[in-house]
Amino acid sequence: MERTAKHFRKRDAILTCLRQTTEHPSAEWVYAQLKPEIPDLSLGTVYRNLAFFKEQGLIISLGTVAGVERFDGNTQDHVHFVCTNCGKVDDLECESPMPALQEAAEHCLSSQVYGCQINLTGLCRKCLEENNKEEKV
Amino acid sequence: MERTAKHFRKRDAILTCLRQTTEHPSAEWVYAQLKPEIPDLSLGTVYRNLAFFKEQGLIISLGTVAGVERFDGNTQDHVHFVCTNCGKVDDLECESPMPALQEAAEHCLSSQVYGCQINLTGLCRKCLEENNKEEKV
DNA sequence: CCATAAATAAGAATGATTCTTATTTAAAGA
DNA sequence: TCTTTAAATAAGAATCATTCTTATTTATGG
Repeated sequence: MERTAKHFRKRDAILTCLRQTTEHPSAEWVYAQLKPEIPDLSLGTVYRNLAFFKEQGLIISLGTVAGVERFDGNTQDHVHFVCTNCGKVDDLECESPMPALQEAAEHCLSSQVYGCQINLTGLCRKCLEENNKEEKV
Repeated sequence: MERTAKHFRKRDAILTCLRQTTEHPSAEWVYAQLKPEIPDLSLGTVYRNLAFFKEQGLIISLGTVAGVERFDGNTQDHVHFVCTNCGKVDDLECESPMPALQEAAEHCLSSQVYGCQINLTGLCRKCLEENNKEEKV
């Protein structure tokens, strides 16, 4: 069965959506984003395809933020900053410590490492600024 | 109101349980562990106190493994290895890259970093060995 | 003894995610 | 072109970790 535009339109739209955004979105976010252009899209399809992509290594999961799983279309090793106040996720521009950690884990624990999640948590610039505003009032 | 043995017996038991184990347990695990010695303990109390301890910085969360939040009584910066097959979590004996990452985040994003989760994922030694056994059969 | 506030038990409610069933779609062969 | 087959899907039910609500217990201080 070959890949055709129509058969995989939804699947492709979901992957494209993830690859085009820097939002590190949740399933709901992807659904809300695509629903206007694909009115017969169902949330279950988004969940199913995200799980499929994750299994295929086409996307990665950042883990859950405030109880909701967040995804990233950028599968390159990189570090995330998660604002615990507003839920915003930013990529951090710095070298990933993953290779050294992987070697340590495989050496010390005799395990096999497939992936690495590095999430710094704290307050983003915007939330810090809004905190300061409130304090001044 | 002063802290007395009886009033905080459950709260103390939950914290002690977390500090004594290397299991990186879930709320359910803590509940199952304590229930025999504290028969009138309720699961809600475990959840409530874990949230309280987390807020107080007395414990940390590793994030969710297979949909379940896992906790650690060791609040020192350290790296975790999570087996995606059996759910086991191990501490990694290596220097944490957290300080450098924190500096990068605060410098590049003008954010304020409070915490850091570093989870390597893969297969633990035991699961690797069991995989090999099956392949040989 | 009484008033107050925190901690709790029990179970209901929530909500993200997964599962089930029937339907649609496309591909391949006759 | 018709038929068969397998994947993808929609819709909504089901699951299950977690949170919330209410009434009760507990300890403290007056």
